[in-house]
Amino acid sequence: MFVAKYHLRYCCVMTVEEILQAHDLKNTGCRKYILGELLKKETAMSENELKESYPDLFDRVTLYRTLKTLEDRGIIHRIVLNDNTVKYALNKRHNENDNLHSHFHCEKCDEVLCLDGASRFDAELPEGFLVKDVFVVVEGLCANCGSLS
Amino acid sequence: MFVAKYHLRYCCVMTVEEILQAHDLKNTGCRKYILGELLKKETAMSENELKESYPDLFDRVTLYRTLKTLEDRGIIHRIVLNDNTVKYALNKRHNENDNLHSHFHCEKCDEVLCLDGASRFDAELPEGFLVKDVFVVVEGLCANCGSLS
DNA sequence: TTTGTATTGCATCATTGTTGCAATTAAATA
DNA sequence: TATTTAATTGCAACAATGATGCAATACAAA
Repeated sequence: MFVAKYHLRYCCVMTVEEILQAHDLKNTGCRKYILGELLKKETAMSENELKESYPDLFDRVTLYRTLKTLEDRGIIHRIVLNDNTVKYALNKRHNENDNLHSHFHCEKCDEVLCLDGASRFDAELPEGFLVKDVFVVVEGLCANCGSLS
Repeated sequence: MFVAKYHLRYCCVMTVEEILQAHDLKNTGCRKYILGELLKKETAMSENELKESYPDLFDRVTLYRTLKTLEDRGIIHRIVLNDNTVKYALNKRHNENDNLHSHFHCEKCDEVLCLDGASRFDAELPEGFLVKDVFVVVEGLCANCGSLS
């Protein structure tokens, strides 16, 4: 089943505290909260989605800076969608050497799934062009939303 | 050569005025300016790049609304890069039925090229998922910037 | 318990997306 | 060519987001 295929290793083997410790990060409230939410939801979340449950738990800037720290340390990654919004998701451990970052975005429920490892991209680039990273956003309907329409 | 491969059909056969007329749009200053710049540069441009030559020629809102109109009419398209910035490029005429929108972004000179028609994406999506569009941004160095380093 | 450093909240500013409204302009008609 | 009407534009204004400085606070090591 799909969830099993893409679920996060963190989810199975590490607690929030262990993740932070493994990356030499202090055990602070905002970090614990963000990682806890991401582990719980198992899909990518926007800053607003992170605020939903407890709107005033943390300052906007703290959330912003904490997300940046977690990204810099390689714990989460930013996903920029085609409508210009941004979501964050926990990094998976496989595919560390893969430069293809591929996500599915449901245009109806707005959910985002990581497709890394299940996708492939090829391009005929002009002579001398050097590829560093490839970012893909697949837009469409997820199984749930597609069957409802 | 690369440019020949991807150059725009508009560029060869139509003037700015003809493009507007073909889409039932009035011949206004801002529209003529934007299309003129895009035809001249032959690559994608951001709102700021469009303002560079004549910073106060048009109001920010006019530029914004005009870009939207041109996009709605299918004359140009938005390209959302991974750093959250947006560029606009003239639509090509081939690939009308293709849902793969693929661009190269040079991280050094910031130039963006359309790769449509020269790229391919495949993903193993879970059962029941419906793909509508695929947006790809390839990040790297263009031939010019790569050879300079 | 104390202490030094990292984190947080608050103030603040820049940029970008967006809308309403009144003035202006394009282009169709008389 | 002058008139008319609808579309376009500029301005004011607001929201959302990205970003930084600084002082207060919290973490975790000693």
